[in-house]
Amino acid sequence: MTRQRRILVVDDEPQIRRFLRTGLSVQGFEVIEAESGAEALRVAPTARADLVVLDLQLGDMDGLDVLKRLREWSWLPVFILSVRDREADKVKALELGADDYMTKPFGAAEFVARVNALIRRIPEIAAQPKFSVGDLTIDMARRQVFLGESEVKLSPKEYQLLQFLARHAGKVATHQQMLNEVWGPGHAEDAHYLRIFMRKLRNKIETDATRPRYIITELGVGYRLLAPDQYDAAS
Amino acid sequence: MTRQRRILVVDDEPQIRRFLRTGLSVQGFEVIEAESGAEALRVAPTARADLVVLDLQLGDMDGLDVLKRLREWSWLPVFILSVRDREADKVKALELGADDYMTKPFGAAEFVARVNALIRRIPEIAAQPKFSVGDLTIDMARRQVFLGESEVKLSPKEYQLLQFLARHAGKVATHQQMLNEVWGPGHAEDAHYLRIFMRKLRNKIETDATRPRYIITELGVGYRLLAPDQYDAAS
DNA sequence: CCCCACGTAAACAAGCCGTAAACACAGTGG
DNA sequence: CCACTGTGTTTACGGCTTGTTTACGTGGGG
Repeated sequence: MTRQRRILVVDDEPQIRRFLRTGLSVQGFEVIEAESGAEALRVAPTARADLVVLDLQLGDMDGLDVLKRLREWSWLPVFILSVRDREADKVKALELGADDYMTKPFGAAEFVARVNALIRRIPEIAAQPKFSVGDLTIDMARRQVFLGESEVKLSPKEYQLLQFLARHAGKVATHQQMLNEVWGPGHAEDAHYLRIFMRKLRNKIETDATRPRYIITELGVGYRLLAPDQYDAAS
Repeated sequence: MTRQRRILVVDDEPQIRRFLRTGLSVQGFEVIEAESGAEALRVAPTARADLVVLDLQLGDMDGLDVLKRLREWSWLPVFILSVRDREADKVKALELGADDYMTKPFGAAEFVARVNALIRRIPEIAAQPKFSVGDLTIDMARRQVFLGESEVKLSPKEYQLLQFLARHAGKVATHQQMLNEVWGPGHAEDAHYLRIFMRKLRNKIETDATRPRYIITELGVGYRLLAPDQYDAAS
């Protein structure tokens, strides 16, 4: 096997945490725990877990909100547990970015088998709350952007756009994709916004906005935030 | 936008295939079908599907055997359907390499949501988004083309054309096919465009555009991008 | 010898992109 | 209650890349 896999279990009931922990550690997983949504969101960015097991019923907040917040910066696999068996609940969770959904009560064997099936699909890195190219660093957990040591203040839309680019670093982000993600559906025609906000972004993060080194425009298609290897190759 | 996802549905009951097909095609998936284990194993290698939906109960053989045989050469995601709800059955299927397991009867909405959750994970696994012949490399995930180490800048139409050729490498791409794919329907008469853009492509990727080594013209039919073995044989 | 399909070259037109500036709007603090 | 500040939207324009149009050259087969 590769290195040991780490799993973050989020549940407010101690006996369920215990049940999950024993099942998972027998399989050789390292288990870390959080007993509330707030704690989960606090430890997730630094925990470097490979998978999150999330109970929908938490003491302090709705599990779906935790999932939503997590998905703002991480595509870490998420395994949902719930007592609710309605199909609509499952569909909602899956559409929000969950990878599997089990209804309590369930058997430990199936749970572990499903966790293994998910883990198997994750090559190495999926969490990565930080992204870096050259002098540019994006801390997605803290919603902060740095150029070298100094922070760059971005407006909400500017940040959303840059984050989307970072999540697809190296690949081309289509006009459609960005308009859909940042402005929502129904703005497919407003490709014009992109030009204006790309200009603003470049003015803030590029040293010479007329010769961009980070945000490359792919004419007729979209924009590309260079991945580290591409950035190095362009030097 | 990414390309359309293709799903292979394996089930011996026509009404279930129909049920799945309607649910999936509404979501924009392309569905291909197999009604037996043998047929599934026969078409799978060439079908270039992104996901397999496999019923455990087939006319000719056990679904688990199909899964086992498939896993000998492919790590394509597999979604298991079954009437059996025993935990041991689920665990066995998951351990054999299945990615999800649903018990019949089930709702179409949850099924589609789970399929989407699986598909979503694909680009990270992405079997083989790169194509290479000789010094030419096409990185389809990043939408980049290289000649040796240095990148070749292509315009949208140029890239679309080259990508189409690469997807059919070794085989002949017809005039009609290319005009349909790149220029859309209604340009069947404009075979002239092809000559102009092939020239542009050759100028960018061939060392001597008058003696092409990659893009061969098949007189009266179309063009062909050599597959690696053909390229080696021509040296 | 001529015809057909393909290759080549240049000029043209449209679409796309970058840039700037004015405007509307909300939140803040005096 | 009002100026001030930052943000997002709207409008306008010039320049460059791209795709299209047009024209001519080439080479093999009937």
